[in-house]
Amino acid sequence: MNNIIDILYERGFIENTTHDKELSRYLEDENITCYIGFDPTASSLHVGSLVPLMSLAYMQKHGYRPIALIGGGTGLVGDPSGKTETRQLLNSKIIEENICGIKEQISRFIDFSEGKAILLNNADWLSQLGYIPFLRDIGRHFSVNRMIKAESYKMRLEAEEGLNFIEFNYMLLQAYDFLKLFDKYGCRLQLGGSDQWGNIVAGIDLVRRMRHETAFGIISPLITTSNGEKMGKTAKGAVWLDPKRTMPYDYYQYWINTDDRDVARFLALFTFLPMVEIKKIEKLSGADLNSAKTVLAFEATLIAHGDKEALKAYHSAQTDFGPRPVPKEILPSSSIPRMVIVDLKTEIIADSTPCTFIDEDQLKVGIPAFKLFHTVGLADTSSAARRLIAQGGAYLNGERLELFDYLITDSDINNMEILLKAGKKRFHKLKVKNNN
RNA sequence: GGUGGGGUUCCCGAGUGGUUAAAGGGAACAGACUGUAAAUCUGUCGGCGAAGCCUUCGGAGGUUCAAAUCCUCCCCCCACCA
Repeated sequence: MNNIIDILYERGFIENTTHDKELSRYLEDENITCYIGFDPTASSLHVGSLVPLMSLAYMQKHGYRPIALIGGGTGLVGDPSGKTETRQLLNSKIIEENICGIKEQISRFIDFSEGKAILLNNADWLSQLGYIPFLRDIGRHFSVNRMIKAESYKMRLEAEEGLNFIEFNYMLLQAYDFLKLFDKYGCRLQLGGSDQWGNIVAGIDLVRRMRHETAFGIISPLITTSNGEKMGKTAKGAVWLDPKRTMPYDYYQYWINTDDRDVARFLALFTFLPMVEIKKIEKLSGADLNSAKTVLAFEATLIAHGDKEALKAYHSAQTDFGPRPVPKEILPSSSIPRMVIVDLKTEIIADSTPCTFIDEDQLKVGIPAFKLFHTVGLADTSSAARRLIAQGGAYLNGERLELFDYLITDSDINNMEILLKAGKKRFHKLKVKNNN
């Protein structure tokens, strides 16, 4: 089997490492523990955290023991690395809530059963620290001269907003984490995004100074789309891993809208499909890439939300946008269905198109179209709904609406449903509830 | 602590008494073209069931027929000095 380093390089996970040769040698050993930290700055991780999460998953797949470290302590401080603005200071209650959500999501990517991985919270040791002892034991190993030269702080030192003292301390805390994990778990390897370079190196230095031992770091590149945007940014904000925040249907749609130029790269990063197969689709271009996108969307949804949700999202996409069969020879390792499902029953069960239930009585009275588009969430305000309809972007059961106040009634019911569409790709189903 | 410069609609940024729901750009949305891609072109882009009305320019007061624009106090940010 290849060295894990080679695998991570090939898939695009590595931007830089410390001590290349020694690291490579070190990783030939079996019993290696590595860690990544996740700060609970929101109640859910989002697509931006996927790269570290996937790299940790790959480490585990190759027999290493990963530690997922939740930053319950560091989250109270706020990492300024690579940020142009000060983070809002979160209180511990919010942090606690956030931790709950994040733990669950991490376990979708990492298998914590039977001690195969470790989940820790740095609040367990950071919140007990005494200021003076910390300064004396840890703080004295840090040179402010050096710290202010760190790229991660530089941005902030040069930016309008400046850097306040609490944030400046962040690096010491993360370095201390590394030391702690080295002492307790023999963990010598930390992974992270490229913005973490400074923090990781600080930890490595601390281990060397205090324990006279070598520790290593690997950083992943910041993944941007070919459009030059950060990943996971949409009109509605971040694409979350929490299905309550971003429905699996939307998650799937996010991936299927991947830019042509990004498909192969994203398959390598965000799925577990073998590279040999991914290399083959690199040759595809134009519309032929679409089936590869379908697989990408399916696999990404599968990892984050499970096979049931992935299938549902896949089927919904077929019913909403039309069938898009994936040929056998495209990424054969994927478990995506290769046949178009025609079974109506399956379709109904499998549908996860956004939907709302509505009373039949309400429809008997009728609802003006713009109002309905607004309440259903296809337009933010009713003015926006009017605009949408006026511009010809609203569809009722596939037909373009001409009048903003067209009265939608029970005569528009089709198969106990009414299908609304805003623009080319935002669907919403009204399912009719019969009160009798 | 001192001095100077700032806080404008999602973001950047113009605007220093009325013609300003507020230039310009970006983002976003819709249409055309397409492959649920990209690029391009066109249109929209505070809210409200039309005219019209209501809310908005860091916050609170005030002057005025009229304020984002003038005055007072407060909050926050930045730069330089200490």
